[in-house]
Amino acid sequence: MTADRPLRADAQRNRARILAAAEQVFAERGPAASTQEVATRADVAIGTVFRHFPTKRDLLAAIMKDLRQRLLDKAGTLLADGPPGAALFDYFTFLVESSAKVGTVAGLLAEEGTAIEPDEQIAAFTQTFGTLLDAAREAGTVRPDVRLDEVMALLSAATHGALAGAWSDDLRRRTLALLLDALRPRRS
Amino acid sequence: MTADRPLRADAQRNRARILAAAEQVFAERGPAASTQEVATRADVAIGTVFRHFPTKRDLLAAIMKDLRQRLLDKAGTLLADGPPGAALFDYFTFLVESSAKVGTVAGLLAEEGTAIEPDEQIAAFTQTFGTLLDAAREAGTVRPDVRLDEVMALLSAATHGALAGAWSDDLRRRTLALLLDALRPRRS
DNA sequence: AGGTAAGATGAGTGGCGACTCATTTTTGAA
DNA sequence: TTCAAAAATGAGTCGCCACTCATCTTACCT
Repeated sequence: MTADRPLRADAQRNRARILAAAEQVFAERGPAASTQEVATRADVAIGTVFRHFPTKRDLLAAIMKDLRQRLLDKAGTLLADGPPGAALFDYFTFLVESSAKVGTVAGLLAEEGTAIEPDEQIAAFTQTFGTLLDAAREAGTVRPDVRLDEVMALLSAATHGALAGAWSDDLRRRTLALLLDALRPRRS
Repeated sequence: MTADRPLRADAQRNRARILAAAEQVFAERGPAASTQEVATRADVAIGTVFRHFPTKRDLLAAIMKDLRQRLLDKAGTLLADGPPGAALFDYFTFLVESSAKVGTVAGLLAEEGTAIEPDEQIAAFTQTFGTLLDAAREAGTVRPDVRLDEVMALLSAATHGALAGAWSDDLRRRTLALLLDALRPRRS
């Protein structure tokens, strides 16, 4: 389809700067921040932003995609390292901590106000968690009756809560512990 | 201070209509909905809205206050009816279900984008939950080591999650069950 | 080096939304 | 019934923001 020739060097550079700036700005000021501010932060004229991302929505979508990809990649790392029984818990924790730092993450699973079209990446998230859940179930570290949609719902809740509530590190840790305990099998 | 004489009859009527309309509109369209739309829905000119609430922020604040009061009142009812050990769980559930229906509730504890000044009502919420938590602890229906701030954090999470995620009734019920289980003492 | 297409620039446009105010209508008290 | 104060009205102001486009600049190919 689009056999686009590669971008010119300066265009590539600018595209990257815009994405980086946008991620910062939106994380700080929320998705309502103006495109002008992104342009300024990226040290680029506003027209350039619109050349790369014809719509504000497109810009948001691009950031999200980037972010999701990074978070998705982390899953592989965690799965490779620790014992499979713990990976689910570790990844869950990792995602919640990320969302506490990077504001934008909130729109991870259900895309907040500036909704973006259903993405294959969110399917990938669900699938990843499916795998982690199965592994944990097999290792006996989760209750056998916990379902995937419940895990996703809890994740979404924890994520949004951590973001909106601005919990302290300590509170976040304790709350998360409590929450994850809900998934663990009860000691006979 | 403000020894305001009572509002004229038509003014009272309009104030009430505006509040009702605003609650609907903001629940449907989110806090970004225009004041004009509120006015139209209330069948009132836009100037009238601004006479009663000089600022959009004021209007939002008034709605929130109303809503919080209603939710706060419900606590008394629940506490009077059931056994004290269950009241905490019932109220928690009630609040989450409300937020699933009434969009605006999200800003209950931590006020979302359109932040409003620290309110005595949110202190009242915390206090209410403190009471419920103590009662439940005494009745042995919660783990003795669960702290109040953890309960509030979980509530905020569940509330925001239910709102943003648009969970089905079934999913909400199951997720809530899981979450509340986290608070219950483990069977020896 | 020179040419050209891709890209960058930023003043300008249009629309929308919060808020104002001169004017008209309504209320309630005398 | 009368009338002044209170309230309602809604066209208009102002500022902000997404998005455009005529013009200038730059990368890259020969």
